[in-house]
Amino acid sequence: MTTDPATDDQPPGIRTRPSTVTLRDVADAAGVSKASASRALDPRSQYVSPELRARVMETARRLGYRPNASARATTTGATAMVAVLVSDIRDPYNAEIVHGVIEQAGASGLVATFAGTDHAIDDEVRVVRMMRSLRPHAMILTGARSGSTVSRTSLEEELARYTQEGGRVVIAGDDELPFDTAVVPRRRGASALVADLFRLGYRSPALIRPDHDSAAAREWEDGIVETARSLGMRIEYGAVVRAPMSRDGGYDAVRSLVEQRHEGLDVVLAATDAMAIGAMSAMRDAGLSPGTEIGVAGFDDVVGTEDVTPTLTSVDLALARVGAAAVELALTESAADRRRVEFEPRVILRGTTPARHG
Amino acid sequence: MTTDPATDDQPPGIRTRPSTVTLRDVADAAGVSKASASRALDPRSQYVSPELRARVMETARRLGYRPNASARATTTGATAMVAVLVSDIRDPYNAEIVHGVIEQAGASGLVATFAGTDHAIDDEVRVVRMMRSLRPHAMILTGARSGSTVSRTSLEEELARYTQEGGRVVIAGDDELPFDTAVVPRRRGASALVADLFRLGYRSPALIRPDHDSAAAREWEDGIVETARSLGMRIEYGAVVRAPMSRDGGYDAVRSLVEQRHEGLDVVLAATDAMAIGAMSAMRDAGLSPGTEIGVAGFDDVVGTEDVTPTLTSVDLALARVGAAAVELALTESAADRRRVEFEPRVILRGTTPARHG
DNA sequence: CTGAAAGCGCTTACAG
DNA sequence: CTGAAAGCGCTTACAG
Repeated sequence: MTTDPATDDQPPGIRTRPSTVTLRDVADAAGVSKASASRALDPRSQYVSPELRARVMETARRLGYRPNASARATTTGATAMVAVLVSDIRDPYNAEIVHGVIEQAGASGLVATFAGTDHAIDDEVRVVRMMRSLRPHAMILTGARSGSTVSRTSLEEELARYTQEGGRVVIAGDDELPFDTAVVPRRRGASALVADLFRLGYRSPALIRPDHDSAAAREWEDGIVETARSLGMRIEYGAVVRAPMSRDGGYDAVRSLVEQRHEGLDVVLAATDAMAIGAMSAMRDAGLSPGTEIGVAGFDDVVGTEDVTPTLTSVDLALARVGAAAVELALTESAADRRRVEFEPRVILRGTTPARHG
Repeated sequence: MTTDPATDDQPPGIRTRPSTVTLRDVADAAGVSKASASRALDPRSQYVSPELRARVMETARRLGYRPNASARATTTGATAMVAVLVSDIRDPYNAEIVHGVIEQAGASGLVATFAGTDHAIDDEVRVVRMMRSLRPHAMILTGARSGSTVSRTSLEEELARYTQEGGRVVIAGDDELPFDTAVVPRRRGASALVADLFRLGYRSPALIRPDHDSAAAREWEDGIVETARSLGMRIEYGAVVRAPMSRDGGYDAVRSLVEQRHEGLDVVLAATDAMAIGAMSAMRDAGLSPGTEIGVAGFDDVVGTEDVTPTLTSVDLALARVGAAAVELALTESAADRRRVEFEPRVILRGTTPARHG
């Protein structure tokens, strides 16, 4: 049992990944120093002879060299990465924002990293902690969050730690946390919707709002109610129903509205498209024909608004642009003041809200 | 203009991020060596006195220390990261798979990184190149891809480079590329659907399939056709319509079927739920009542199958589990042979396919 | 059980 | 314009 002396020569050291080509390899193959190779491969580097640069680039290409992002990050201290916290990617609302983030990140040469967060703040704290290890250039927080005040405090602490390290925090969504934010124009969208409906002749809305108390729900409701009031529209007592934020929630909400037998109610506004679609089903089941007998409008315009009959009026919140804007906020220098970007929402009037007589 | 001698002492070196706490800081604050601090923080490390470990952990907590993942990756050569390539996250089909990936990655202590790929192989090649820099533990490819043979070859080359570096490639979706794959059970699902419909009394199906030639579309069609034939069902000439993979595609397909006036057609099968929902609309517009007069079934069960009237029969492909399984394949040792995981799809019979007389 | 030292793959002043 | 050297923040044999 003797050891083969030939293998004894190999330095022990850490085992690296099998046959990864490194800068060293490229430099050797091109017959230059590592320093020169590094400069030749950096497009921003000035002092490289064209000849040397060409040779190194060609060698790198031939060997299939890809710089090690981790090594680069540990020397420069910077990562070309944004970390995105999403509650549930299956929610088309989130998916739309995330799509904007991915596109814009790609266009800006950044990698987007994701982690799920279960909607709960405690979970977000955990994820922020984990993500901090990656030293991302920025963290983008998406979606609604719910949790106790103490949870909220520890989230803010954890984010503060991150910003002290030089990280940037950007919110894509509701205007809840004290950071630069790309705002989803909910309030403005709700307001514009009501104004348009008024113009079409609607006068007495009922509201179906989510039964949890999120900033998003509040903004939607506020936008509706304020504009309705200012236009002299009547919101009857009991015409604001709380329900789970789902198709079935919308369905049940309309059933309870029907039982109450409101006088003169002419349009039902739901906080999401899914709820509105459920509401339409309930109307049909109650013998009411959505659109002709009573107006219906959803919100967000991400679910199948075109797939129901009649097609559903909704509000396009430009969510992909919100996601893209969040990335841009992360990339541009942060001002002393908190920044806020908001796009114009677009009301899309469809079959469920025909013009009203009179 | 004299330089302040006091500042002259500072080592020039690279500027690191403002006030990040490093292992060095923790070690100093705890009065131990970096080596000991490192070991104390590594739960798998054996030879640490409980006393020292406790002290270091407490210090780390107090300072808000988070290990630098890049530095760790450059020393160990391994990253706790999976890179996911998705074509379009807004597609609920993809979102469902990605959801499974994120969940399972989180549970396994991995970070999931995403990049979008525009469906085109050329773009995938670009993204794989970019992602290689991150040295992720694995790359997970999702969704359909289209492109020339030469594009496909360069994709395979780029992936080969990656595997030579020790990376793992896993496919979540269609059985197209020669790597470990978590299969979306399309063919099996299509087959089970037809069998169930046969049992309900349906005998003469029409097919609406996507007008592009993807592996997914092919598998669906093959599953349908084979099973139908083997059961003695009749698929009429011209009863297979190609259409864009969208609601409107489904709508138009049914119009053309109606024009052809097929005899005895008793059920329309669409390759996606969205197409099926469009098909239902077209039936109504043609004076046919979906469900009662003619059966309809979608596929995937991710869009609003419950939101139409009658509710839409579809097939649940367990997509989140497919995503999770892809992560698991990435984590377990790869066998010599290519591995393949496939779950049982679930046919969900709803209102659009009532039992047929006789 | 603990510490000093070497090394991971890069980048960037600093001298030529 | 180019190369030798130092340094980024870690981890892990190697000696005590």
